[in-house]
Amino acid sequence: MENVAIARVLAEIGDLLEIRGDNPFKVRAYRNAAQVVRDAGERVAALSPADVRALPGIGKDIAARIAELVDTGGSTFHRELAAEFPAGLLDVLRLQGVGPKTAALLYKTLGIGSIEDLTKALDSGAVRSVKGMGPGKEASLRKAIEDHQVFAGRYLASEVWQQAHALLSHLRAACPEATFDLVGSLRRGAETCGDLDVLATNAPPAVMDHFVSFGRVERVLGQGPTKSSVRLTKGLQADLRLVPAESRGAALQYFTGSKAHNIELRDRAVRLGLKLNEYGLYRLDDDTRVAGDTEASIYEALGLPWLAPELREHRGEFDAAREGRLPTLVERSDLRGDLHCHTTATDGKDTIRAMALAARDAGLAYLAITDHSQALAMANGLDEHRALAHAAAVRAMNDELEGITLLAGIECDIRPDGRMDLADDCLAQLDLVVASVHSALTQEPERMTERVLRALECPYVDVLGHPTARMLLRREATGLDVEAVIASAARLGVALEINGQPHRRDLTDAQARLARDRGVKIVLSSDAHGVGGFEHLHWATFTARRAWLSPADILTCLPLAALRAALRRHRSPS
DNA sequence: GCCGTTTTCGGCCCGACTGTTTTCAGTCG
Repeated sequence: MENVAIARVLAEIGDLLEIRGDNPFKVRAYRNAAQVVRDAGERVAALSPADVRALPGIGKDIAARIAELVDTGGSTFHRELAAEFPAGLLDVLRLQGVGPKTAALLYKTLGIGSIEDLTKALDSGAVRSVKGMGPGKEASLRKAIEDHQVFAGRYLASEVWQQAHALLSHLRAACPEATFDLVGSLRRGAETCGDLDVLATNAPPAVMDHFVSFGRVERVLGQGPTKSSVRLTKGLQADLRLVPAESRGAALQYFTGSKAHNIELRDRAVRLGLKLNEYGLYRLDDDTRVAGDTEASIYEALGLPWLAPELREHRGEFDAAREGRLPTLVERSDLRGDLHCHTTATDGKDTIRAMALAARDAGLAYLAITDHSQALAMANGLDEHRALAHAAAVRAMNDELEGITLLAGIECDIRPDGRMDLADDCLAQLDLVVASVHSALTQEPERMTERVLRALECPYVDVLGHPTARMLLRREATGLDVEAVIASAARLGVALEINGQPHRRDLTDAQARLARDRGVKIVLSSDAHGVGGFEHLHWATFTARRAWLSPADILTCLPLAALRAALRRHRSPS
């Protein structure tokens, strides 16, 4: 059983307990545990009972639930809870503005057990008859149902980034003296965002009017003097918070999250006799303000160094800070090269030369041209003959270029049986081989794992590209046993890619962190299919930082000569 | 249900906005 599947059951137990009106801290315990399991780099199902028990937030009871899940594929407790309520009630709970109290009230008074039931009850006027439900609540329920049908609820970070910058331009034009900061999951470099959070300081009260009058606002969800929410076109929710200038640091900290990080931080404040909110850090006894102008001042007052937003996921950053082993995180400017891009030879939009110049403009010193191999016929993939001719063209281009060096590589398909798509003697003549899976993605997990492990045995494979082949919000990862692949890559000296295409981000942060911990080198790649594609390296960098990676963990931070020597094909066999 | 440099019992983060309320509960982030 995969971590996401375990996490889903634990989270659902939390939801069901909440509807039942159980102890809210118990609810939180299950949700915490779900998050911890989801974020675990290793397969929790493969851990020993003691190791499961050692995960933070997982005690005796939840460890037993997990053990039952792993052993039997189900949970008695979960089944018993689920039997108390109609399955569709959880959908009702997830509607905007509906919490456990409302869901339970609707169920108990009107027998509403699904969104369909709720729609009928709204139409018949039954909802209005319930005490505590007025016309306003009725209207908000209708809107929530409408939204639920239209919007899946998560957005690719790159899309949110675009919306964010359009919004910031609008706000900055309206309030030039004010400061606006992007906060929330976008600042933490997450893969997807549920909403867009913006912080304003030094802004006049009218900033809220400017915010709700932004051209892309579809509906105003709420407007107050310090907090407003709107729904933008395409459904994305945006929130603006206004705080006094002296609270900017506190508010940055507070609204950047993550929630789990903040809870721990505030708990830490309380233990020190302090109170932390979005306005500052205060002494509990006399309300004296201790810090808040800057984020660093708050962390410092709590005995911590400033923590990069990407680390604020409550995945060990507090322990690491205490023990003085926080990583020096990689930055985009540390990247010296890119080992994965495409040209017009296959499905890229631009020529070898154009890609080279764009890479140089992006601050890179080397670029591997890695067009597709023949199996990807749709993309006009290269056979051995064309691959070698293309390599010759790439190498010839080096004579014309200054300031950047091209490597002649290939993104070679891993066939369904694990054989490479091109012959060994062809692969041997190239500077670099990225091996990737593009087809037969629905293979059984065992078969997929055998397939990739076999490919890694090919001595000319230097990098495994987008290892899990997932597409964010579109396609689940393959059933690949990532831990097995990491073990094999470590043994053979194959590097694993963090693909920076915004819908890939593959490996994930947790997987990349585990790979590094197991001695595998990481490559950050753009997988650019055009001159604009080198922007993807920003997303790869976000994932690497969320994986706690330093430049020393990343091959593409090496200068060219060292990079060449570090490739698997040039390493002495161990 | 979890957890402990003050704790193995008694805590568990904090504030803004909405709707239906005459002083607050529910929801959200």
